[in-house]
Amino acid sequence: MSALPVLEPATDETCCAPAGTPALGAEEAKQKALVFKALADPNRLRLLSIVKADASGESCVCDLTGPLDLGQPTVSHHLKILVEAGLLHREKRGTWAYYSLVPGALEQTAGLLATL
Amino acid sequence: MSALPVLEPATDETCCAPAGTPALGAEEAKQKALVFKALADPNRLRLLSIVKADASGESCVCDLTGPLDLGQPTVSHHLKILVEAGLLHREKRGTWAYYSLVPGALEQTAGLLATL
DNA sequence: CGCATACATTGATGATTATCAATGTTGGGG
DNA sequence: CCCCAACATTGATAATCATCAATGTATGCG
Repeated sequence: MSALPVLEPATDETCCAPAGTPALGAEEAKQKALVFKALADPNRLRLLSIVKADASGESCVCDLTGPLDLGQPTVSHHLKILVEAGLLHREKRGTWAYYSLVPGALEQTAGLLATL
Repeated sequence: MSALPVLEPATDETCCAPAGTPALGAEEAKQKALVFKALADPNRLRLLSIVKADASGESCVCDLTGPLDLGQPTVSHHLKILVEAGLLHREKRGTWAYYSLVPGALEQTAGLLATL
């Protein structure tokens, strides 16, 4: 597994789409599908939701294993997928790992649908 | 497989979200994940793209098996998934089956991300 | 140093899923 | 009525994925 930024950091594809987009190439489709794959699981959607709903804007793993009826390793696995998709950001402080939404990532993902 | 409308027809959940959405329930998450599951495949993204790009607004299966390097049964299978997700509409005229984007479906799906 | 806590990684297993070959179905033409 | 064309469905298979138990790693505390 390469730690590649599936969702482009700042070089937004969004603003420069060649207007008359003919269709979707095989490679682009593969990249875009990776983001939707990350969203294609109920538990991952709930993880995103919980992180987003948190007042502090970030949550540690221990806050996430409770609401979801899942073991800690499974939650870590889902979080990793969301990070690799560019949707979540991980920051380790002390013993805890804090996860937060990548700013604009959800909006950018919504934009992917418009540029199909 | 039940022929259920995953993407709600008109009774939009969107307009009535209780403002301070606490988190995402297990059942809601499951429903929303179904739509993203349909988008989580490169070939299905390309199918949507081709249908969208077509000037007439609709495409028959024979127009879709070429660009994608897939057999006809596989394409039919993917199209069925997209229809069941509420993203595509199927209309049979004569021997041909025409697929078109469900109006507003992509925008509504984008809205799902905002209401996480 | 030694131990406990918080989290990640590994390995294994059962469940989905994507794909194809073969077959079924329906509609139009001769 | 028979055949062909367009598409759908079925059944089988290989690959992917979600989950858990067990283990590894690093950090803070005494």
